[in-house]
Amino acid sequence: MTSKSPAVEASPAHADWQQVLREKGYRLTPQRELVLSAVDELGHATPDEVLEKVHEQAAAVNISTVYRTLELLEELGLVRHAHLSDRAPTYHSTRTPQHVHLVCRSCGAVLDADVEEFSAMTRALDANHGFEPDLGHLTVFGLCENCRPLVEERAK
Amino acid sequence: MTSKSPAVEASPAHADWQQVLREKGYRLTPQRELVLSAVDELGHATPDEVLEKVHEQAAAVNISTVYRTLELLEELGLVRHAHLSDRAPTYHSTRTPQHVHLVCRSCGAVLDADVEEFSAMTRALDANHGFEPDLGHLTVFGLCENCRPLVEERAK
DNA sequence: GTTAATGCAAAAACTTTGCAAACCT
DNA sequence: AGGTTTGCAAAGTTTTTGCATTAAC
Repeated sequence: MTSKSPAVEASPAHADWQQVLREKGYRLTPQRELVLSAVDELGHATPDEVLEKVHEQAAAVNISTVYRTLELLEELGLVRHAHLSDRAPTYHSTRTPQHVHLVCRSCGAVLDADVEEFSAMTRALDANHGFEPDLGHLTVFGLCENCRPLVEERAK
Repeated sequence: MTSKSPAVEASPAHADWQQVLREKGYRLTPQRELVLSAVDELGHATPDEVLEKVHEQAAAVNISTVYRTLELLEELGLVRHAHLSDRAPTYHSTRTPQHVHLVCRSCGAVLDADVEEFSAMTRALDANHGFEPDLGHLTVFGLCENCRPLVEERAK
C-alpha cells in the first residue's frame, strides 16, 4: 500500500478540526461539528442527506447552513466532494484515504478504487498534457461486475 | 432560414441522423436538426449554450424543447453528456471520436485526452473490480500545465 | 461588547411537466 | 387525418442570498 502514515485510527483531520477552524479565524459552532460528523459517518452524502442525518441527532440545523458549512469545510480541506450521480454532488470526509469512485450506471452501486490503480493514467496525463489529475475528485462511470453481463445481453 | 448546405458531409452519425430518427418512429423537425447542429458546432455545450447557439441561427426554439431534444438525441446515441463543471452537464456530439475530458480546476480549460491513455486504468479496474468504465462519460479534474506551477506556489 | 454565524424567507438557477396548438408523415 | 412535437406557462428541485437575530470569542 501507500507509504501513508497511520490511516484511520485517531482520525487526524477530525481530531484537530477545531484547531483548523480557529487558525483561520473561524468560529466553532455546534452546527459545524454536526455537519462534519454527519459527513464522516455517512461516507458519501448529498447536502440533503447531510441535513437528514443531522436532524436524526435531534438537532435543528437549517439547510442553508448545511450548504454554507460544507463549502467552508471543503475550503479548509476537511471534506471533499465528487459527482456520483448526474444530479447532486456528494461530500465525503478527507479522513478516509483518498480514493476514486466507481459508479455503476445500471444499478447505481458505488465502489471505491485505490488511487494506485490510476498511477499509469496519472503518468500518461502528465507526460502527454502536463496535466495533474485530482484523483480525489474523480468519478468513473461504467458497469459493475453484476450488471455487465445483463447489459451486454440486452445490446444484442 | 439560411440556405443551409450540408455543413459537414463526411460525418457518419450526422449523415444519417435523419434515418436514425425515422427508424425509431421519431419525426424529423427543424428544432431537432438545429439542436444537433448546435451541439456539433459547439463541441461542448450546456443546454443553455445550445439554446443560445440555436438562437443565433435566427431560430426560435424553446428551452424545454432543447432539454427534450438533448434527452432524445442521447437516447439515440447521437450526442453524449459529461459533467465538465460542478454545475451543468455539457453535451457533445458522438461524431467526434470518443475522448476523455480533462478539466483544469484553476482556469477552467478543457482538454481532450485519447482513450488510449486510459488503457492501463481500464485493465486495472476490470481485473480488480470487474468494472467496465465508460470512458466517453469520464471527466478528470485537475490542474493544467499552466496552472500547476501557480497553484503549487500558492500552497507554500 | 464585537463580529461572525445562523435561521428564515425570498430569490435565483436549473429542469420538468401538462396541455392546447402546430406540424410531420 | 392522426398522432407526435412544440411552445408556453406553471410547478418542481436544488442552491444562493439578504437581513435581523443569536451566539462565539
